Amino acid sequence: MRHVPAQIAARLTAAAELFADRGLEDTKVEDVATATGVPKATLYYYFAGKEQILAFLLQETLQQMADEVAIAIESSDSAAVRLAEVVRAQLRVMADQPAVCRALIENLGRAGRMPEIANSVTEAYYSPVQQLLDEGVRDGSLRATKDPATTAMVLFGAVTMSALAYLATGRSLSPEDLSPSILSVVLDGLRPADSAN
Amino acid sequence: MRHVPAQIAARLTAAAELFADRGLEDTKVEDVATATGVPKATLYYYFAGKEQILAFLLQETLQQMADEVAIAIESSDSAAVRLAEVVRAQLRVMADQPAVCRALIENLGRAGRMPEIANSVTEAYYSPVQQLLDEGVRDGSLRATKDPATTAMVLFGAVTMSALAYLATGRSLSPEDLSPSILSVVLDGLRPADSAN
DNA sequence: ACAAGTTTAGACTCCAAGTCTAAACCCGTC
DNA sequence: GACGGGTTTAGACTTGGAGTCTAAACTTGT
Repeated sequence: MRHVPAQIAARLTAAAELFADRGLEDTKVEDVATATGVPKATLYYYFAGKEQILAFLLQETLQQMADEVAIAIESSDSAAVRLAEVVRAQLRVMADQPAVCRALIENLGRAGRMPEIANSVTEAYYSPVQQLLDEGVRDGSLRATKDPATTAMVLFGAVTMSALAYLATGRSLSPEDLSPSILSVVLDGLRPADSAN
Repeated sequence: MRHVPAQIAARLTAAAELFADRGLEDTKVEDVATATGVPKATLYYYFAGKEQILAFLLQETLQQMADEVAIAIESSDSAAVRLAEVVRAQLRVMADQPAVCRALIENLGRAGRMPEIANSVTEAYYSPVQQLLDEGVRDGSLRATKDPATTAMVLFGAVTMSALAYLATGRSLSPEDLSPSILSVVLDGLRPADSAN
């Protein structure tokens, strides 16, 4: 895949909307051409097909997420605090790129079948969380769990699915409102304070 | 869509594998015909297209899940205990129908675009959880959360994504092993016992 | 001016989806 | 045991979108 000039990359955002709204199969390359203003022949000059266009969009956004998450993870706070920051960073990017993130989460199968993308998803969502869970046990800010891999997936699902509920219904996603709701569940749990049950 | 005789419905299981492994678009109707032994013309006699075949499979499994969840929810235990049972029931069905459930979770976008399926997903996963969260607050076995809708989505994501981690990697999913891992996070939270942080 | 890369319209090929036809089959009923 | 309705199936056919190819116009650096 040839290097995509910024001018074209910018216009492709419109394609993400189509992919998110109708899905990849119900979006014709011709539709992408009209929506983005980039002619079909030009699209094929840069991309092998529409799946590659989606891959490009996903990659861009996942890179952005990996970057923001990396910043969040680097602070000198406790792992628990940094975990909260990571979740906020993830939500921020999802709020910033709603269409791309919807296309990702609503097509996890396709994403998983593209090794580059699968990797980037792991880097952006899973690995940082897994690392922080581990550090949290060591610095005492988080408790150990029996199966840390599952715990990390629980976090992944919690973040992506609660965000998706907003993205898919067209409501705007406020990271500042949503992250406390998610974190209060996964950090404090749902059991009431008086634990007599 | 004509009523699908049991004999045909049974053979369609093989189609779920294809849909889960390659995705819908990379599965030709002819492939489904070969895999299931049901000839293409017969498939078109019963279904309007491959999307309808997937819809049928999803509907079957979601119905099964709704049924099992309904049983779990009806006991006279506390809401917290019944919530745990609901999660186990959901995991049990996912373990029982791995291919169909993978096809569902890996194609949430498509599922959401089919109103019948979107409804059934709500019935099988979301509504029972939402109801139990509510009852839990009233019977005191669960604490109230600021945004119950989000809490329910957190649970949805926690269950589906941790299960998907197994389904997508071909490892068999043991509900009895997985459910405690999930529940320990969402019920007890990740904060350590000594809450000095 | 020229070379090398880019952009684009438009014609073209190919493949899979889905339609249609008609023959064979099955099954309950008169 | 023939009839009529639904079922099953092969195979021919139509259609539409994906992706390829060509060649001309354009852009940019030398």
